[in-house]
Amino acid sequence: MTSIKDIAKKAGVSISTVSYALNGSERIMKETAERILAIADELGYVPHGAARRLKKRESMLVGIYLTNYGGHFYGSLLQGVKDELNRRGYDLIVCSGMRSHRLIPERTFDGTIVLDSEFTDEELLDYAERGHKLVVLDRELAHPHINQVLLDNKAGASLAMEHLLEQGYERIYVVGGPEDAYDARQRLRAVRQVMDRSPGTEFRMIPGSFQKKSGYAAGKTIADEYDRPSGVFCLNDEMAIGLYEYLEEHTSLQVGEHVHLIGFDNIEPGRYMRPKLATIDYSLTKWGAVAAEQLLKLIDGEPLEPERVYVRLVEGGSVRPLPDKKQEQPN
Amino acid sequence: MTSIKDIAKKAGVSISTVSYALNGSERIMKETAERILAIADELGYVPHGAARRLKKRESMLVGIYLTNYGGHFYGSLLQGVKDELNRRGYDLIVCSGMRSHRLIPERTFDGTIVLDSEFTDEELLDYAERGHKLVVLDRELAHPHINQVLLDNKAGASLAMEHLLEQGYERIYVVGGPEDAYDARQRLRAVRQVMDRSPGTEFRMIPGSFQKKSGYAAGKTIADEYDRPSGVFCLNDEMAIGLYEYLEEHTSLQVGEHVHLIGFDNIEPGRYMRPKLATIDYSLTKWGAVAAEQLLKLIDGEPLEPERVYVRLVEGGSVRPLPDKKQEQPN
DNA sequence: AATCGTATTCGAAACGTTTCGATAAAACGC
DNA sequence: GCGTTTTATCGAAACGTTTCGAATACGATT
Repeated sequence: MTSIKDIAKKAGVSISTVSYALNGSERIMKETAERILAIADELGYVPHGAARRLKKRESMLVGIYLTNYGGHFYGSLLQGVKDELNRRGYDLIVCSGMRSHRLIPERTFDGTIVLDSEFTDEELLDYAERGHKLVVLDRELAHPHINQVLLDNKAGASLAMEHLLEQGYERIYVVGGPEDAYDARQRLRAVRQVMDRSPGTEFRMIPGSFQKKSGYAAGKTIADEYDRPSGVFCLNDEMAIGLYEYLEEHTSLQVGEHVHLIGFDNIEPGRYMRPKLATIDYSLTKWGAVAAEQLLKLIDGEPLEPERVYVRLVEGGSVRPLPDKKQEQPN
Repeated sequence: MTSIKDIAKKAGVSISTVSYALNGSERIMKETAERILAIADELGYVPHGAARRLKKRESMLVGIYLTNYGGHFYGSLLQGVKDELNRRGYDLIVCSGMRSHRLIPERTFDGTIVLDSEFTDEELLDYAERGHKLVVLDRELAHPHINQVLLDNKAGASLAMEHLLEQGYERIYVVGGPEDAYDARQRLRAVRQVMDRSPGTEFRMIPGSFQKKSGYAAGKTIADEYDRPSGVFCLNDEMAIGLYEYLEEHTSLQVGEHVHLIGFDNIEPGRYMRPKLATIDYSLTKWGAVAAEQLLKLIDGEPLEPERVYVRLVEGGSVRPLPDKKQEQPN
């Protein structure tokens, strides 16, 4: 491979001169610089990343960790992060899995975004303690090197519950999420608050894991004890889709008719469901962009202002008013 | 940050001894090694990635480039690649966008998998010429440092077309893909072959871009000239879903009744469409695993056997026989 | 006691950059 | 034509590792 030395030899100058020329320093004469650039080009020179990173102690690389690559979740989030980073000269690197955690303490990135429950809080605090800059999207963590950009889970869950309540069902099911997941806990807390102030309605909790199959299982539970139209709030869309699938495959219950279903996340497949899945939407792209922005501030040592990402209700045919209630309360 | 030097000082040995100890060399005494390891641990030592890569001239990192992070396409592919790589001690790094192409000639990875039309053939050949090892998933490229793992696009497209033909429609639309995309060209070639040997049927080509919106536009074309039940083969599912959406939103034409739709890729949202989207399936996970395996062989300098990934038809309610034809040809 | 072999440790060079401080050469003021 | 400043280039050290060849120590062999 051609290195800076080869260029120096061919141009008859020292390697430091080449380095300055390559980096566009003012110190060296314009003509010399041009000659060097030309030779570098001719030789197809590209600097050795590791060497440069070792010396400069920065990589212009940002890592992002996700629990898994699957799901419909991540595409636009990543896009948001990447666009913002590129604008500032950084590149994004996507990682998944415990194995690759090592890249962080090995100082591969200048900073890291985490949306990955495989990290423990301790682990992240340890990296921060070593000086690594982090933005976390799935937990709250107090450390000068960590910032968080959190979704307004509580507002979203309240929105969803209230939407169901407005339709007038007598029973509402809530399909939960993993107990250790921050967003699940937040959503659930809001759910409980809404429950507490709505005494007339019967609420039932069904455990869930945020995965499609747990929604599927919840579908069975609900179908088995079905006796009248009910509302169902799945703490994410993935489970709502699983639930829909169960009803479709094994029962004659209609979503939007017998079972009124709302999810959370507004993932794409929900939009193709028929009837369309009601859900809570937030801009993943924006979430990503804000996360990137915060991380760059952290890297530059700028003061950080914690950020929050807002949510909104998206109605869909999967939740419809009870016909009789509609008559009773025409507004 | 704590380096090997700090350990050496604390342990009262030379840095080379520390290095050997850390790497588990036989050369050094067991007790010394243990003492060094303990100190390293106590100091929270993690080797500096860039330094190590510079010296060792290998990174144990594999890059994969995708055109974009979105779509439903990539999740299981990435999973397949990652699992296979991890098994062999490598880590996977996902990249997207021109900007990050630089990571390849900068020698960040030991090898790279490409499924990204933003690379030109020349660019890839240039990297190969520099000694970089590549596996390409979206083109054919002859070079000793490049291997390809190709999908059997032709077989898939034939399967799709024949499935439509068997149902007995008099007209079949084909929604195309980008002209410069290898897979689109392959699929189209097979389509043409099937057309040529099926003279009784009327075929119409509609241009497409592999993106949802072009399917949507094709939906309009088809609806505008609708006069009898027709088959439609969209060269990928994404477009098929767009087409479905158009019909749903703007017409009373029913998929599986008036318009008989088949796609290609078996992406997840197609499975939630109602009626379910008929499509061509292949194991993305396996495709990824094979690609990873081939790349590792390339890195190890093992002889490579070109690989191919097979496809199968997945039937769905979006394609149904014509009722009268069914009577005519009961088998 | 001199030699050898083996086991353990060490010193130094190297990987490919960047960058500080020095040097040499040219331009300036007087 | 002498000091002084400016401009362009260079040498060398450093970043944190790995690894080759050498050095040391020590017991065993003669």
